[in-house]
Amino acid sequence: MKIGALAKRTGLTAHAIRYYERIGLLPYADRNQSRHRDYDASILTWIEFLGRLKTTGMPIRDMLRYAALREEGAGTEAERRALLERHRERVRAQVDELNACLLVLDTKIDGYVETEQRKTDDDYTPVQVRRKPA
Amino acid sequence: MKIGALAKRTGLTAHAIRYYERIGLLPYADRNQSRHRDYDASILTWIEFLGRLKTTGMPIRDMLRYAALREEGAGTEAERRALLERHRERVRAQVDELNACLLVLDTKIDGYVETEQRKTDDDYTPVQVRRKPA
DNA sequence: CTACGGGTTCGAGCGCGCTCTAAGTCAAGA
DNA sequence: TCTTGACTTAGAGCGCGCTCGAACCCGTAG
Repeated sequence: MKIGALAKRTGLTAHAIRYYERIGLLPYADRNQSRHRDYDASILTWIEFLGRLKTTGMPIRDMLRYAALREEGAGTEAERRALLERHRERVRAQVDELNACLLVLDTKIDGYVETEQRKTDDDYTPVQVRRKPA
Repeated sequence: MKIGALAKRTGLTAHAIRYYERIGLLPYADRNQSRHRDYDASILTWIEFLGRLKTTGMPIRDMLRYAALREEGAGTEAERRALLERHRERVRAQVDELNACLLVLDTKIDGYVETEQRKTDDDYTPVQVRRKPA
């Protein structure tokens, strides 16, 4: 699989894929006779996982640490696990924070809904004075 | 309240507060005789709300749009509401995506836990062969 | 009087994560 | 044979959201 095909399958640009290889996030890819990168399908799993880390806000420097441990292979599992567990905690906190923000947004939006209802009342039922004034 | 005090209360730097005013995210603040900004406590509510928008990933240019509508005052409520509703949808989607990522993280971490357990078994019970081999 | 700890403006600089350009190589199809 | 289009490398550039430095202005305490 060449870089263009991989780009299509992952949603990354070919430029981004080369950049990731350059900084060490992706392993150095095999080249064919024309010096073009030739990827094995197994890279897809790794790129997908990197995407998860990115989605959850992990900075590239931390992904690099994880990638380096992965390259090192056996013996680094405990550290990889610890890294992911710390990250998981941050993501959980992030989700909690977002949910709190959603409540605030709901309240704010409800406020505007009420404003519009008052306006609608003014426009369409201006003669109708307060209910039960007596 | 001067800028330093406001900075302390909001967690922003004084530099950031000035920057926000410059770009129009904060209204132009009153100055005292020494040309120093003098804030009313009411600004805190607005800054806090901006913080929510930021936390939820709204880009500054969208906050600027919202801030501009707010400055315009009455008559812009429907658009402000629509803006926040669109944003709320994006945030909900974001939360869903993060939760999906959390599941993947859990799986990955479980994998490492099992790896470590196998290793522990090797280290401490190497003589003990499979249970019930007979 | 002077030193200090605020504040002011203006504009440059920075860290992140790509993104794009330039100049060249290569393989396949018309 | 020539063109097309996808690839190569090296390195410059960019958009975002601040962050910081320079040079200067105040007011108050010692």
